[in-house]
Amino acid sequence: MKLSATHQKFVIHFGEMGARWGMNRTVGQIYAVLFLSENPLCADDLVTALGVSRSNVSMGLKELQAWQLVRLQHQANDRRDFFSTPGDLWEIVRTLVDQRKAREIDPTLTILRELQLEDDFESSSEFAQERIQKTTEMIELLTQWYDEMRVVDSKRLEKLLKMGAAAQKVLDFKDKVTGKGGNS
Amino acid sequence: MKLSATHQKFVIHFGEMGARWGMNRTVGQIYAVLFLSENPLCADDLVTALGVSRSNVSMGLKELQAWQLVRLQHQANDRRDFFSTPGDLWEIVRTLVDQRKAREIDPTLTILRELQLEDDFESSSEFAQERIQKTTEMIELLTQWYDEMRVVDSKRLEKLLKMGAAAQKVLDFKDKVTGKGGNS
DNA sequence: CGTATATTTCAGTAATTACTGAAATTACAG
DNA sequence: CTGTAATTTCAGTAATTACTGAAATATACG
Repeated sequence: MKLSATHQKFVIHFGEMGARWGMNRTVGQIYAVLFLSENPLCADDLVTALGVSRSNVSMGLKELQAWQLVRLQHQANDRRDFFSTPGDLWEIVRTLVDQRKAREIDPTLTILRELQLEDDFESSSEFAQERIQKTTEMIELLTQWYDEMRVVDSKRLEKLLKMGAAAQKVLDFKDKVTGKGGNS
Repeated sequence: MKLSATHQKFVIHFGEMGARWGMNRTVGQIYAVLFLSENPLCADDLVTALGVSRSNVSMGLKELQAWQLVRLQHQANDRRDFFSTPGDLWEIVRTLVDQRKAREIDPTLTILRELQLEDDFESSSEFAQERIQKTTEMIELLTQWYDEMRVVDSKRLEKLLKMGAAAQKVLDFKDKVTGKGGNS
């Protein structure tokens, strides 16, 4: 489990990125090593690949499992735990977005809704009330959109993304026909 | 600048969220106070609202300016700096995504492209090479899509989001007509 | 200029987060 | 059961990040 120069750079970069994504450097690096490995790896493989303590790897793997970003599996006649990442990149993105949504967006939506139900909400300024309400609506719209998109299968999702601009042209056309102005 | 109970909760929540988004608690809280305020506020308003040091507010505001999330402006006969947040929520989301893209996605794309150009790239496993290449392609597709979407004005963007599922139906229809299978 | 007010910088410290090694626990083969 | 290998837990420590107060710098006005 010695890493090539390419591997090294990839791993270091994802370590830095992992730190920005609510994990930490080691977690990001563990993920990067698993991501580039064709075969599932065990904890000691990661210890030698990254040069961190066994316990650190253990905690990192636990966190990656909590994020559902790695899969635990076993091999015949071996009682060690082996880990791998999904092969479908879109599945990975979906998991990442799901998790961040669950950790950041959903709690925010909960708080915003609670605020609006509380007695003293009315005693806030009109301005603040409206901002809170509009923010709630926007987040609801975005999450609804995402909930629709997340069930689209990978091939089709790629098509939809490529359609991006084309979809807007449908609206342009509809506006023209119905006589509604193009710009708000 | 004393905050109501609703304000308090909102501010505390965005402090916690700010910490997850590469800022820190104080930065998130400063932003939350500005976001709910109808009028621009000066640094000392934020000091009293949040009970943190003047220098902390100064640093927080500087970071928010680096993120382009707040706007500095002046008032007549007052040489203090006043700050406010944009009124259009979609503009705020756009700024947030732009910034995170610039800080996370773009550098990642740069690294991935560099890796593929380097001499020893070929000496990585076929598997790793392909993963790196596919990852690059996916990120490119996503950023292209976003680049198209980010210039759509707010009203229209809402329409497009609501279209989400409808857009897929266009593909369903096309597949049916052209005889291509629905699932990949 | 000089003075008053506003803002920034920065060294020191506080608080938080990450990591390690040793001990405890779990899982299983004999 | 007993012994061995694998994993987890956790208290202590290292490293990082956030915050403060004091000093320095900048800005505007007479």
